[in-house]
Amino acid sequence: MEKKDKVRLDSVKPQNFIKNIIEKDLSTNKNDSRIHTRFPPEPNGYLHIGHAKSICLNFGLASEYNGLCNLRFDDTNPTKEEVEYVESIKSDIRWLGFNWDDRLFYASDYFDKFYEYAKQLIKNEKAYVCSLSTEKIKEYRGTLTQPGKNSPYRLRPVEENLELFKRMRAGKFKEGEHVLRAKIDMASPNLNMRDPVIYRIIHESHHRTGNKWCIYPMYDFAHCLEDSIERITHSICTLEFEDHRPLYDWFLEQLNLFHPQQIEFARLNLSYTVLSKRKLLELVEHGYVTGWDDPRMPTIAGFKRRGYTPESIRDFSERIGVAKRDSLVDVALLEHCVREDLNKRAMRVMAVLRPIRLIIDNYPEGKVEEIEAINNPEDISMGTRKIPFSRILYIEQEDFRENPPKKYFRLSPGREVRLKHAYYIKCEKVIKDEKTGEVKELHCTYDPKSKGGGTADGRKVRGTLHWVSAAHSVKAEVNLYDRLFIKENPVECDKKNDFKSYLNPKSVEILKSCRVEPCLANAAPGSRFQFMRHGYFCVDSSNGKLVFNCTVQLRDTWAKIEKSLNNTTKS
RNA sequence: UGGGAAGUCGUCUAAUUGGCAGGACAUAUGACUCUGGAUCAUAGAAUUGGGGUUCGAGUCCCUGCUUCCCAGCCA
Repeated sequence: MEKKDKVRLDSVKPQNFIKNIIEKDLSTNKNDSRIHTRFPPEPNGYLHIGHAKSICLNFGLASEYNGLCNLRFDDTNPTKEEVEYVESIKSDIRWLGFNWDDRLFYASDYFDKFYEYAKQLIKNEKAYVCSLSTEKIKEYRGTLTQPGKNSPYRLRPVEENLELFKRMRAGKFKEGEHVLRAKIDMASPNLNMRDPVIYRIIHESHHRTGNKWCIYPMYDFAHCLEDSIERITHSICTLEFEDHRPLYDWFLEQLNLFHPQQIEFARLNLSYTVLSKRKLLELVEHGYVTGWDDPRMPTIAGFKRRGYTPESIRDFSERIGVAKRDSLVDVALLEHCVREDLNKRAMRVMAVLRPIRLIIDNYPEGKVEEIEAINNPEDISMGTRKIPFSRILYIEQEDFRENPPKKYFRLSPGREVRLKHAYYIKCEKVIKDEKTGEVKELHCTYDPKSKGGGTADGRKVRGTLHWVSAAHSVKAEVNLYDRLFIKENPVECDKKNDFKSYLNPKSVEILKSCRVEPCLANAAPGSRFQFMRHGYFCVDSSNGKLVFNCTVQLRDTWAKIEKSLNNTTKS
């Protein structure tokens, strides 16, 4: 019976098609039951949450099946790649919590080998130097429905190809004069098989090999070789490479090399977000955001600065699963993951974002009490702290309504509420600006017998407000963020409207006159807190000023109630 | 219109490979609460259409429909 239950539990464990492949391979002892994956970014931009999915998948699979995962920079195109990106990618992967030990590789490490393999293809009459122009190559390739035609250079003798290829490498030609092509089938219905270019001339310095090379291998030729050289068993990539798999397999067969299995999965799409390096670069370059690490960016660096934890991103990657169908994941799931994580770990503090003065008329002037507050009700081991309480306080503007709507149980004239951890107060008088009518100040009385937040007579109050003592609180700046795009799928109507036309004009709100508890005065950059009744906030690293970035707001039930209230009164 | 791939609750994803369509998020309702947070409980909600095989089909077969990818000397 016990065994039966266990079997059922195992079968309930979420699976995905890649794990199924791996487990089948393990059961047949393929590759001596070795599991070896790799994460192969091109260092031409910053990593985003889509890469995080791939990183978690590849490193996760390796650790789950006692295998290894390599970090490999696919640096075959010096025109787009930079050391800055290499460094940021390494740091982002480490931040996510993964470790490649000594298995850091570069495609450029293998340039000599690639060159030898290319010569071998030439010798086997499986590759030739083509001297057609870019335009002509395109023309000869044919179209989706029409087959291509053979290049006039296709029958060049081996010796001539070898000589030309050698001179290409020696820098004897200008860019575009010649390319090396695989000799496959110009009539293939798969365009990738119509004699693809495998080497091109680029006279540009490479961030690692300098000026040693002026010919560079194309992705299709290089990638399968990189995988093979590193004895990768499962080469996991995204769906758009499905059409490239026959080519991947072709090179390895022609060269009779160790043959990893390429497996494709659907890349991540997130609602209200764009996840393409090109588009993200556009946002950065045109100043729509402040940089790659702008807290609104879906980059790892952006999430980090926004206050997301690596744990929450890994949890998210696990929960979205892996499949082959195109999907658009609800960003609410990501927000759920970070709330769930931070709920357990973040210290609770009080911060008043939009302050209004509140004076307790019957509280002695000059008196200051130290009020004890629990740091995290979800984790008692986080202890308690003392908060100063005095006659003049700040509370949140939205916590007072002169004419409260139904179901509003915060402060209003004549009503009693609780100040968190402190006393019951009752609103006695509202001071307004004579000209504008704006509420300037609230005068209240407190019940000295309610200290700690309860009374002996057992009377209940519905509202509990957060507060700070005016004289003791610390000034801070707070950045509130909303989604960067107003459209669920900003790339959907790309043809008609540029994705940038869906940018949310109110994606950031900067609040400059916030007041926070004194214990936050020296909060370390990167540290995370829950501002009670608001959300989770992270200290931004900035010069001297105390700045908090909002990671995610708390779920706001009252906002929902109020919204539905408004809707019903309108209709 | 050639080739490749994919269609399961609103969203993402499972289904021991032909045997009770499950989970999470989201939504709604209620309980509880010194955070309108958290927590707990409950509810609604799906196999792309049409045939077929079968005792039995999300799964196999036929046929339609829809979506995505491919014509870089990018990856």
